[in-house]
Amino acid sequence: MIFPLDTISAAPPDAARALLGAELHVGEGPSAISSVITEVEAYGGPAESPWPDPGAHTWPGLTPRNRVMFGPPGHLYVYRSYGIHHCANITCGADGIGGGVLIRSVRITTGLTTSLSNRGHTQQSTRLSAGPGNVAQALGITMDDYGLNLLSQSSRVRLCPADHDDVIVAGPRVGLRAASSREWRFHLAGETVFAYRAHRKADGLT
DNA sequence: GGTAAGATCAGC
DNA sequence: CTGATCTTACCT
Repeated sequence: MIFPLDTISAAPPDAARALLGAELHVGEGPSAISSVITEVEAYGGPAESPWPDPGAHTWPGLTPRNRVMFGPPGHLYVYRSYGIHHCANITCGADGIGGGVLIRSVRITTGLTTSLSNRGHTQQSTRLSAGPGNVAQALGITMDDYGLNLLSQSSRVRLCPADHDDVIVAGPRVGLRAASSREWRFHLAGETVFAYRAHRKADGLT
């Protein structure tokens, strides 16, 4: 089943809420991994966009790194964080408008062995796929996956809708200096997520 | 051409 | 609290 386009064409906070509980699949065959998205953060666009967001990578305008976020919704934006980790986002908003949803935590449903191996772990732990850097490593997502169409059956990484009736909890985004008080982080109640941490120089603005 | 800071994480 | 380690943005 294809993910409904209208939900991720919407404003980032609405797209973020719609993506909670959805399924993310990586790879094919015996090493394939399936997961449920449990924690996300919304990111907007430049000053003149419908959702100005000084905390977003799109804030300076279109650049080689963030270009996929200015394209159509439902594509994969991957970036390197602190030179060490990879972080994965799902682009949202209409084509031509900057925006994305950072995948902060997932629950692995299939392919636990592969994800443990990707993380270099030998047993299940709460840190397996909580936190954006851990998610990308557990799922095996790297810069090679940059720009993939998540709505295409033939992509290595795919997004599928799924029903759930969990309560959604909102709060400020983790670790941002700019727009640090904006409540654009969402997670499913009862799921394992990383504890909130403020940036040391958080500006406190929304 | 130099440099400071970052949508992070694990280990003291 | 700190270090790891790469990319970007912004300065001269």
